[in-house]
Amino acid sequence: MREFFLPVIHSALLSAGIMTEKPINIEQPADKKFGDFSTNIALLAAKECRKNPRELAQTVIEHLIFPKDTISKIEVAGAGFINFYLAPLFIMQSVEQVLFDGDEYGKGSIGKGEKAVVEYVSANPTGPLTIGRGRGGVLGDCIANLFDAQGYEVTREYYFNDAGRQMQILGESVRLRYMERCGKAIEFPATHYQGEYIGEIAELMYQDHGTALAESTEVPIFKKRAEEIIFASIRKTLERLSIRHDSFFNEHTLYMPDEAGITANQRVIDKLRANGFISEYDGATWFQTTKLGQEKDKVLIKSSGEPSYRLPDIAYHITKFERGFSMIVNVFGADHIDEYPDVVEALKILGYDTRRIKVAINQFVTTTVDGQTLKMSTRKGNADLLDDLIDDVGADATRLFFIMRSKDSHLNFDVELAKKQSKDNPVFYLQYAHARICSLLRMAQQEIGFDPASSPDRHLLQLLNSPAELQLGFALLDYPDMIKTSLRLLEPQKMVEYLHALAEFFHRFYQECPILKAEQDVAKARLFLSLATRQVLRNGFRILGVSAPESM
RNA sequence: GUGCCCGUAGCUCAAUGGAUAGAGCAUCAGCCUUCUAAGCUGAGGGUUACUGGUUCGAGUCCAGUCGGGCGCACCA
Repeated sequence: MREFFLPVIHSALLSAGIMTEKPINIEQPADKKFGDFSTNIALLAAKECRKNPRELAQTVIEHLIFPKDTISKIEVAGAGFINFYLAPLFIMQSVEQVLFDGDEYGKGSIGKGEKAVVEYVSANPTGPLTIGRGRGGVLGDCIANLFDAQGYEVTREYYFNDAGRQMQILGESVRLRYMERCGKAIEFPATHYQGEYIGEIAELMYQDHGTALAESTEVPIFKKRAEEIIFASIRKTLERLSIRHDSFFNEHTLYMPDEAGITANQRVIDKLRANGFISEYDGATWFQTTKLGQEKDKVLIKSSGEPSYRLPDIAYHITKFERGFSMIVNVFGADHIDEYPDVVEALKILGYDTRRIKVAINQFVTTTVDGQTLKMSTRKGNADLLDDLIDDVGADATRLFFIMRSKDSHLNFDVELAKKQSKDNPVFYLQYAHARICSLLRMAQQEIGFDPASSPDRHLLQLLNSPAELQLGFALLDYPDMIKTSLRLLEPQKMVEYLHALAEFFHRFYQECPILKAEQDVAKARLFLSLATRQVLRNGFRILGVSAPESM
């Protein structure tokens, strides 16, 4: 709706001879008594125009020219707000629009012709996914959906490394458990992976090889098998949440020489050196971030000759630019907060447009059962495994709970609440609204022969003018803006809140307005409104990756 | 010590710099011979951690203080 008001206000300012640099804000007042939309332009411009805001607002109003039958009232209020009230029929035409666009309703074209890469999860295959990873996974998936809804060509990418030290330790951990299984006495270091899954992998290898590998000190065969099994389990877990990546980028490729015999990592060093940001001391190669005002330089190549994680990270991001992505989105947890600024600095030095990079960082998750906070620990127990959580509360609740709070806030995952089949549980509240509409429509087809494939005309839409109906219709009108806002903030939580409000408005409408028992035309009009609500709920659920049950 | 996030009703959380700070849960009071009561309506509940500042206007921005979380490796 911003696009609707902006040009009209802009030309009103021009024709009224009001010159201002201030932006034209279109907002929705929290309270409907201040209109459906309002602008504060008179308040903002008052000073530079040396005029009283209310007078200025009055002048603006006199020059506003809206299309016929769209606005029912315009007024100056408060200190100088201009409030707009939409005409009921204009609001209700959203019903027509929703039904016409169907699954496409709400989609936009901000990203038309642009390629976006959204990187998320990106856990190395050292163990099963934890609940904390799950939050980032769902957040990333929803963000990818939002980009997709705005016309971006989206690649969902998973970045991983099967070469580094952690993977070496993984292989060694499995080897030790295997030896143990073969009856040998072992000493299992505390630095190694303690989880039960290590023993399970060792058991599988014992079943395949018997004791044939018992004398071997070779780690790679154990590492490789562990990686295969763990990666398969990670993908299976993600699949349960409908998270599917298009691309798995192995960090290892950055260590491989190209035709000219140079690795991507080496190219980064060369270019940074040419720009004067590389120095060598203490046997290592450093990125001179002290030149950028940081306290310490950062190691790019360790004295062992191996790159530290930062170097391939920079090289990896260069591939994102080189692969033609104009929008580069990274989703990760708060524990990686210090990871990206160095990468961005390096890319800036190398001449890349880092404004194209967006980072979404999610805060941590704690789970509570019966009000007791479970301490998350990878070392002990399975209490923090994502799979166990999905077993417990289901995929829909898992997804919705992960994104129903702002990503900047710590998430308190109440397992008991997520399992509840009542209105306390936001998942059921939302899905119940959808199921209720489905049930209503089934009944309508039987009882009054309503055809959901038909479309409403102006006459029918005019019958929808009670407060509950207008509130619901207005929410439908608002959906496209909701997608834009969620995307701009990289915050699917906005969509959850919106859908919760939409469901609430529907329940209220359902309560206050008899449908099948109403006079025939009114009944039809209300059914179309219900049908459109169902469509928007579905479209929103699709963005969030939550299912839309036909009955409950 | 330092970087980032958070501090809002008893609890879990909202609020693009706007108007009287809102929902849900919990508590209390109502609404089903009627389309799914897994629902709806109403009531009570607040010095937005604290102190200053910027602004016509601050929960929101800035500075500082106090609390909580996460980082601060030649791990990723």
